[in-house]
Amino acid sequence: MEIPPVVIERLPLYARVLEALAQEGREVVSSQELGQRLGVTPAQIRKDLSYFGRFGKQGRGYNVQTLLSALRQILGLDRQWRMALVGVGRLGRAIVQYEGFAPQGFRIVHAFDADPRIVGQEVNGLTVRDVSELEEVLAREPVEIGIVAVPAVVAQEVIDRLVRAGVRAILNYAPIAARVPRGVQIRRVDPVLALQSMTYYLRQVSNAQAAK
Amino acid sequence: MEIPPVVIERLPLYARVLEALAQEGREVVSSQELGQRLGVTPAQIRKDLSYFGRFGKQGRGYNVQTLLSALRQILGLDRQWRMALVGVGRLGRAIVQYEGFAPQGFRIVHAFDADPRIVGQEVNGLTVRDVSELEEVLAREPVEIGIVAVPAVVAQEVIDRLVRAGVRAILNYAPIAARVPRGVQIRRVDPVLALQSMTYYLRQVSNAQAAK
DNA sequence: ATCTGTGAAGCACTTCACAGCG
DNA sequence: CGCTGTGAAGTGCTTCACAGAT
Repeated sequence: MEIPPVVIERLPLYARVLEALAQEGREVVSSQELGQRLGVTPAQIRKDLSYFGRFGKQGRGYNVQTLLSALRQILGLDRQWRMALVGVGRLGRAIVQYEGFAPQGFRIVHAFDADPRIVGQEVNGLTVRDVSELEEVLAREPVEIGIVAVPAVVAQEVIDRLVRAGVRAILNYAPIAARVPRGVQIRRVDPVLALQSMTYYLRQVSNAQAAK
Repeated sequence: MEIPPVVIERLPLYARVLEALAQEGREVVSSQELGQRLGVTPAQIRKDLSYFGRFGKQGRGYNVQTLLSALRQILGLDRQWRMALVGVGRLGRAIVQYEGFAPQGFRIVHAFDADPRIVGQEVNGLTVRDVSELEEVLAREPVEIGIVAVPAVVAQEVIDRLVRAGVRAILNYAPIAARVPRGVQIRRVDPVLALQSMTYYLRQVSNAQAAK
């Protein structure tokens, strides 16, 4: 069965709330309550989960631990993922030092940069290598995921090289609409785009007020 | 006319590519070429733009400058937006120092933190204030947008305070599904969620190979 | 000859509403 | 009686396909 991409995007949210509930010691939760916590309709949660099986008990709801384990397994969060970072400038450095990846099983194991002043530096216990060694290093010690934090002009080229080196998923911090072959996953992290779509609605408000 | 939210989310992308084309000195561009650069169908671009007017010339395409100006005006990018950052830890510091906001007209004018060791520090020419002064400062010097980079446990509370202080748009870096009242815009910047939805597809590949 | 703008068709996602189980 | 799981209905978004402008 082909599962709608939007469903896959919501599962990590569900998992996150279930983790919080588990920590609170809750054993059971209804789609109603999950929905309330997430701002999603209960029907949507039930439908989403139904793509993967029957996890609930009628009249009761879902066992928090059971559902959490199921989601973690479905999403592949029950294992470690290795990542290679390309671009260790200001942004890249912040990414290496970000404490949010490791507890979720995502580990940066290589860091590359093109700037000779940065190559050789140690960042958070990781030695920055020259980006020219990318293919060689990834052949020896492969990773599943690439993180791109290089300037826009070279981002597409870096992404192409990562893909050719066998990386099947890319987290792209560069402000470009990168193209990847079918079968390769890519996600954009782009706060400026987020801001620019919000201002549309802010503008509307100003206009409505001006029209009064 | 009510414009589909997905359309609004794509407009900043169009604007970005048009900026690049303008810099290359291109005068005219077709929906076909725009689509190619963005990985979007030409029909979608034409349909999206048609919500706002008729910007193209049949047989020719779109004038790059004219369309760019129109989009900037529609999105409200033809003005400055003031932002307040809450949370000046490692992540917050990286946000203040990020050079990508200013050239797009987004300026951080206040920074708040709760940690007395951080309050009073100067970061990128900005003095960090105590978060208890948030309401007071925003009443005196309002901002349109709030940026939240605080720990998950306090994020919802901070967002509520920002909204009560008149902020109509929030960029949320905290890993929670925050709730805001109708009419307030919110966008999540959450690399971990992005990673966790990609691993679903990576897992599929491993499984397919294992099944051989 | 080329490329836009747009109704209409098609597809994807969400919500409804209720049978059925605990 | 409460809450799940799910076909069916409803909604929203995308793509088609072509008339019409240059």
